[in-house]
Amino acid sequence: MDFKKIISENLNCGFLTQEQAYPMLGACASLDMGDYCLPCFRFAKELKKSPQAIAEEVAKGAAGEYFTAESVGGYVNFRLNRAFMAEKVLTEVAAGGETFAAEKPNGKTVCIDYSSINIAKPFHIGHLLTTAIGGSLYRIYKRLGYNVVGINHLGDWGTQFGKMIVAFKKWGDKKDVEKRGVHALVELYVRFHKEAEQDEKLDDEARAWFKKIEDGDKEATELFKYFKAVTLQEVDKVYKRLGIEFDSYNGESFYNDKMDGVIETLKEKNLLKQSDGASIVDLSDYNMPPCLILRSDGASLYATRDLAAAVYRKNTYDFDKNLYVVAYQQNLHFKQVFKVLELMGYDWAKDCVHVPFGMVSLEGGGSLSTRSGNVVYLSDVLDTAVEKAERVIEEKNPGLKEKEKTAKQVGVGAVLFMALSTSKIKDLVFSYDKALSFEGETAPYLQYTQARCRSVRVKCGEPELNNIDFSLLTDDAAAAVVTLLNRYKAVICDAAEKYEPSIIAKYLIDLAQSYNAFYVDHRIAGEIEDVTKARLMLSECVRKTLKDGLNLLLIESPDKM
RNA sequence: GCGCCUGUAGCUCAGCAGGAUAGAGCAACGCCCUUCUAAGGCGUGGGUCAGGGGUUCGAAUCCCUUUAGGCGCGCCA
Repeated sequence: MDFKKIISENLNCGFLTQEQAYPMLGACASLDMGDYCLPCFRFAKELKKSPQAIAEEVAKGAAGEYFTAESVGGYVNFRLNRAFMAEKVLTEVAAGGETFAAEKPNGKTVCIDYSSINIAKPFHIGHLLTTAIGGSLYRIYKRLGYNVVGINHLGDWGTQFGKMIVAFKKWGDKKDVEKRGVHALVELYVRFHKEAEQDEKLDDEARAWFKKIEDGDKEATELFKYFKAVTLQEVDKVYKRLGIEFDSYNGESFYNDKMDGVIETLKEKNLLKQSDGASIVDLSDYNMPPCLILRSDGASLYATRDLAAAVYRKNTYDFDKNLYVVAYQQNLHFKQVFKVLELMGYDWAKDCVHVPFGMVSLEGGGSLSTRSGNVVYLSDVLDTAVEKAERVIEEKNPGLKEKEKTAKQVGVGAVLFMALSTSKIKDLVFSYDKALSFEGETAPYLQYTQARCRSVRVKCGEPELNNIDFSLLTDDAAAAVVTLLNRYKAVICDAAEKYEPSIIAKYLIDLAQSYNAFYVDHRIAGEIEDVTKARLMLSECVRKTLKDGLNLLLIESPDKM
């Protein structure tokens, strides 16, 4: 409900139109000053009056059925009728949720490139951020009515697959790979590098096998596909646990035959230049280093592939927005690629957005590296979190039904929330302590609050929530909750605009805190019927919002825990 | 060297399209369960918003500068 609109329409102020006043209205610093405020300082010069005098004038003129105005030290503070506010907001929330998308049926398409794991390597915590942020944005945009295309741009090309084939043929055991999946593959890969240090011929063999993959040799292609299938099978398990989905797994290998078109266009537009034997696009006019398109041996590069992929996505999905959820190390790369697309004459280059996020490192320091063994596997983290959840349930609620399911929801939720609750640009030092924390600003806290709301309602016999007396929800604690509930929609839009799921996470914490404060000193069950119903109404709206918001963060909400 | 990002309480972070006394969580200490889930709530302590200039009625927020850290800068992705 847009209360600012109601206020700005009823200002009756000579020097301020509705349109001017509307954006100037802000939330009061604290609810005991009022709900919205209008600072009058900037009019002082023009009107040659003190801000205080102006504020008084505005306050006097403002007249609305549902609010009062008061001038305080240069501000006009507007106080809405709380029963009115509660009625509008709660009715909207109770009815809403699902009508969300219907209100904004934009039919626009957004492509999101995220997770983008490497074949033959296990899913480790280095992949957690892109996967969680991308997966969350996927849900957020869906919620806002977009068509969303989730793309897992697989790292399934490169000389390492030649190495894999050599290693597999020399030392591999199919049964072992069947059994241990990617981990067996990684061991082979690590062994290859160790042995290659002694024996240079191995690298030659690897190159030869990669050439065979490129040439479509049957044995090579089959092995390559096998490695891919083994990896995907295992990674899919992690995606399922996290509630992540994709609409396309077109990775690097998919674009092998789609780069010639890009090179043609670059030539046509006269953008390609030779430099030290390589083909580049000179970007010095834009204060950037050149973008490498072809190596001196004629092979394509990372940028070439990304150009081809962008063109393919535009042609295939006709996106309105094309997102790349990739760590900030690649800031320059994407800047270059988008600039080249623009130079190629694609006006949709402006719709391509790099969504960067911070680096993940381990407490002991050192960069994450599969080859050196300095890794923490995500499946281990999830397992540990679920185990801890099981222990906590056993301790706090041993009679709980569906213990196993609940433990999964709580444990996985905690890990996801850890990844999604701080601004994505900040670096993250992974620690089990943080990932396994269930108290304070965590997913279990939000889930607990949601379950609490649910539980109270069940306790009260789940009465129909109609004919609510909203004047029973006008104390400070209730009003604080109502005010927050009213912000939910704006929060989601803000999160989408800034590609920042943490905005939702932060909001849900505020909402839960505010509700819990209300809950502890407002009894719900066993009061007179009208009071119970009114408080249940508030409770139910909080529950619904928490559940919805958690869902946007990929987190499930158990009814009991 | 050049470019981008970050610096707010002991720790992890909100707040940054300027607005009223800078907020949470964790950690510490002290309270609150014979009454709706204590994975909770209440309270106490803790800050020169990295330093310095500037713009403004007003700056954690905008501009300049210094500083500390991270990342990137041609044939890897």
